[in-house]
Amino acid sequence: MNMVISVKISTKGRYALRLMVDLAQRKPGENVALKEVAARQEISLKYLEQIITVLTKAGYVLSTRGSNGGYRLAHSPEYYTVGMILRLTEGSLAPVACLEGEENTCDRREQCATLFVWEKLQKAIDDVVDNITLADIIANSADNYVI
Amino acid sequence: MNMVISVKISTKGRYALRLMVDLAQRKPGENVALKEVAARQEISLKYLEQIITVLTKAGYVLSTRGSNGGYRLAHSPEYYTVGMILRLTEGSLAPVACLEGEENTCDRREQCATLFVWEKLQKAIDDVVDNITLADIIANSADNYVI
DNA sequence: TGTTTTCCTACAAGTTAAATAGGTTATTGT
DNA sequence: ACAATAACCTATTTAACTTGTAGGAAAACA
Repeated sequence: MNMVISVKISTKGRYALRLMVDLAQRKPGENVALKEVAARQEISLKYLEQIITVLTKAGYVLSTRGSNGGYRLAHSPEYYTVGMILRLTEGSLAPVACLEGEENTCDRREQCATLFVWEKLQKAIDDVVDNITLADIIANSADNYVI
Repeated sequence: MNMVISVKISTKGRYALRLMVDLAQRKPGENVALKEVAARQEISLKYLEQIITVLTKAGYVLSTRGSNGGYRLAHSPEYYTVGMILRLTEGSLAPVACLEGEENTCDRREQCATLFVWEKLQKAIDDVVDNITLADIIANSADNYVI
């Protein structure tokens, strides 16, 4: 049967991660036109533009306009965790709203028997995404290229 | 701004869990009218009816019609894991579609550098939800009742 | 000046979440 | 018998969100 819990990562987050990995695989400081990334990753250019806007505004990538322009990472691949990228593009990674912030704590919090389940879940999720960097992803994918 | 939660458990799954915990806190074999659960948990009765239908059809709860009727657990609280309940009510979606089953493996699978991230995430989530039972939840919430 | 590329804003089809609504059938107490 | 109760069944709704498309403006370079 092999059923799975519905923990959906949207295309926005997934594409953002693939985009960042793509940039990380280039020479440091080299400008990469989004058009190229779109072609390589088979993602719509216009959609990628929207996604990278967020990454640019957060200072994760640097941009250069005009011909020979493009994007490049602001830091080395070791710097970026999956969590940083997903939180930025997906929003909070909390499994339930009441874990998201002070403003979302519900009235039932004290009586809520299930709260500790969500807390455990959140810790497990954070533990994964905060301990994988772009460098890890690249290293791992390199292992898969069997000659 | 109210940004979207990406790794999110829907109300359906959350309510199902609260419903099951509520039933588990009753005397074994005692019929509990859904109306009571709805009042206690402050959830719409009509919405709960839809949710418990799934649990009933799966054989997780037993139902009795008519006055003095209601619902009761088919097994003891130790039997039910959070994973069982969430998978049933949330559906069978993986963090990403390509992990869902044979039929969804995408063309890019071999080149997909990010796949192992989603695999790790899935394992971490499964590890949490498959190792907490209704009995654990009840035991834990009992600890919180400070006199 | 023309080309390239980032940047900005709007819109839209499709899907899903989260209920609401209104009834039917079975069982039990009176 | 009959009213009350509670499960059961099916349809509809509303709003939000996803997943893009679309069209152009501004900047840089050759």
